[in-house]
Amino acid sequence: MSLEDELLKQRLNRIREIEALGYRPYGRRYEFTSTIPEILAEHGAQTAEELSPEVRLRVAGRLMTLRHMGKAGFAHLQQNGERLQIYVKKDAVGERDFQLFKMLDMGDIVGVEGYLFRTRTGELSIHAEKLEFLSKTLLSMPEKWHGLEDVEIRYRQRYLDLIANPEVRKVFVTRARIIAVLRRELEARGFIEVETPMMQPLYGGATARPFVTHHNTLDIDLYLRIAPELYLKRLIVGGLERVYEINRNFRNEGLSKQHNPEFTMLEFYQAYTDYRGLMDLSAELLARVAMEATGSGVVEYLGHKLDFTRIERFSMREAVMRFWEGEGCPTVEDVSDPAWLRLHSDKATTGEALADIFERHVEAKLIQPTIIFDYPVETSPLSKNKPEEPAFVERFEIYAAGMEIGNAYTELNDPQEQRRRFEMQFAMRERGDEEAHQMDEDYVRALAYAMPPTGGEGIGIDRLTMILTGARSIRDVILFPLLRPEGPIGLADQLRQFDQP
RNA sequence: GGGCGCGUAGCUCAAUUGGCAGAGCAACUGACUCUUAAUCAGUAGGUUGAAGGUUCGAUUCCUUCCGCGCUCACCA
Repeated sequence: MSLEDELLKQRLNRIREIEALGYRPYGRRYEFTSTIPEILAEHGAQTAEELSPEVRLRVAGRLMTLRHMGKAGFAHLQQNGERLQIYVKKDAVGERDFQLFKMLDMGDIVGVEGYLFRTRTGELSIHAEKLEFLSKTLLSMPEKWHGLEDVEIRYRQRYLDLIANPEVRKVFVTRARIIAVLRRELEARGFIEVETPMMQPLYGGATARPFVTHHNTLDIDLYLRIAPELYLKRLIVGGLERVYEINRNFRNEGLSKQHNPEFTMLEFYQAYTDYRGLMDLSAELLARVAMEATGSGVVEYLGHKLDFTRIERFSMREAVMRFWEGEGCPTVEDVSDPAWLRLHSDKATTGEALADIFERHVEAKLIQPTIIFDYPVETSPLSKNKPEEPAFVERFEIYAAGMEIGNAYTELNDPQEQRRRFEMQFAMRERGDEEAHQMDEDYVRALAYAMPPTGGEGIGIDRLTMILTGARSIRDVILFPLLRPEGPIGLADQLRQFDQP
């Protein structure tokens, strides 16, 4: 019999022993008086004297350490990522509860009733007077002081990661707070949250390859959305003048430290503003989110201090000049000169060449939060042209730590121009660009009912969370990142082998 | 998809030039009524990711496959 089988058998035997003592191996409702973090917050600084008269409590949690000493013992209970020690003395809990205590395994979930005290070494602890058994672990916990380090297990079995690595819990608590702050700030500005289709007959709003699925009854293929954009703007047409959506987008692309096939995007649209208005709003939102998520508008990320309180702004052409490194730094004339652009990129048009040069020479250097504005029209099929410079559009992206975290523009609301853009995209598609936009005729029809001038923006929640939590990989901010399927686990077979009616 | 690297006990990791697979934690037995990486004495635990090859002998060298990581390409 393998070690794993023996361990499982021991634990299953122990369930019967626990039952024989008169406890349920999988307990019921347990009324605790406060959570462990609450107890630590309230009493963590109190001296032994201040803990009298007795503070009586009922707490529940997972057993994370266990130290037996004959007729007494210590253990730590963990709840909501924090630990409180319990002291179990035979004289205090009685014969039956002490028998139970001796049977406990690390990872078991128990309830403890008793009073707070300080041990000889000063640690706040509960002097147990009554134990309740709440749930049995059959598998052993990760190693106690290295924690769980195997990256694959951390992602596949995130529950173990969350039990063993308290900082992981903090990342996801921060992620939740980031989203909550964004919702609150947008609501405060009159935005309403909406939900638009994830399954779409046409995909659009971004350049990416989609996932395809199928609806049986209608017998049609549908695409998992690559962006909600075109639906949100239909709502602007309909008079929902400030809308936002925080939800998943799906892009059938490669995986990397900055890319997961499903990722969370905030998109918001505001009627009667433009990209300048959104720059100001973005700066306010980001500063506020950074402050509330980390306690400061200046955030440390992988050795850099990122200042979200003053976000610099450059046009794409300025950025190419400013961040160019090495020989041949371009001049103002160069960055607008088709010959110079063609010389430094093999892209088909001057606009695509500029964007290409920007991506290769500048993007990775944008460590400080930075807004880059005025994009070439070729790369922006849904943005409005700059009136004085029709080859460019009123668009900006937000960069931080070398990553693109936001994208915004003055929305194109001229249906005739939108039709031309779709047809231009179609031509790019004919030339082999699989990611070029499809024609969405209903969207053109919506614009034909008149959409107010509008600014729209998307912010990548995962990447923003990476920066605000110090995560190197997008997988560290997504609870269950996409991995290859694991294959047979074998636990069901093991359990069946030891199942006794 | 390409390149590089990793995979050893439940967990974290060793193993010299190719020469008897090991430690700590976890587990099990026992001692211990203020410990906290508790301590002390003892016990058990391995298809070295999988399959094949070279060799007297493979954790070690070779091939293929599986999984993961890094990186490049693509993308946000």
